[in-house]
Amino acid sequence: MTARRRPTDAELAILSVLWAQGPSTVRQVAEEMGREGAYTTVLKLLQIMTDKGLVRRDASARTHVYRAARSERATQRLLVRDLADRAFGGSAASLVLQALAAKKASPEELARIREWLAEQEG
Amino acid sequence: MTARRRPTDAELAILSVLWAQGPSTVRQVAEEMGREGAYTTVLKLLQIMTDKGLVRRDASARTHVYRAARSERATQRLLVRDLADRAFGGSAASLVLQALAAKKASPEELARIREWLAEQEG
DNA sequence: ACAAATCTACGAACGGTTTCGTATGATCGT
DNA sequence: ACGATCATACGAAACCGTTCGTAGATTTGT
Repeated sequence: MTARRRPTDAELAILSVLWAQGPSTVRQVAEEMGREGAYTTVLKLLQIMTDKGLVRRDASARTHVYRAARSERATQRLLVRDLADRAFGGSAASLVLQALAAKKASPEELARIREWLAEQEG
Repeated sequence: MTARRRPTDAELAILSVLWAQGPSTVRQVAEEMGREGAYTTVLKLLQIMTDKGLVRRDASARTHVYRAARSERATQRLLVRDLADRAFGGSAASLVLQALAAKKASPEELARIREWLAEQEG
């Protein structure tokens, strides 16, 4: 196994809510997404995600509580690596340069990048 | 219009070949991808991509020649922005930091990043 | 106790992506 | 001229992601 695939768009949207809010019910997720009308859609998605192992479900109470199975950081890494593979010839550094070109960074971010540079030289 | 969607996985794989090799025939693309057996699949994809405007086709000769409609850089930017929106709360800088953590860079890439840093400080 | 509200489960439909088989026409080698 | 080869076109199947309707069970409020 461990043939880990990236989450789909809808799945990622749900994961974002779970990361931001912590363990949540279907209703809480749907509300936060502004999809109250699509309650069963969110439910179905969460059921599928449970099957896929993307979320874990606490079914001890009648109203189930879901939480993300993997951390936001780990998932972000997966996605970055995936994008690097698909569109940057496998080079995350090349992806970084492209992202840098597109954006001005805050002083704090600059500092972080400087730190990282120093580490790389060591 | 201009509701630009990101290329699908198969489309991106084909675009990668076109960017690397320049204008190519179906056969050249299929060979480079190691999909010689799936010739008509590649053909069909290229036809669809032509309809979508992802590639341009020179049909003046019997054997058509395809080229990417958008540059690799422009597409990479689109994809980075898309990923930033979907998984990094819209922050490209945050994506950068995550990418840095995931990967070691070549000396050349390090130099580029240093350059960029210098620019940001100026 | 009963009706309304709330929850999970699940099937089915829809749209988009990807693959492949086949039809048809042009070109090449002999 | 003719068969083999190579090209495009296109339909249809297989698959996946997403949405929604409905059923059935549980809880809540009166």
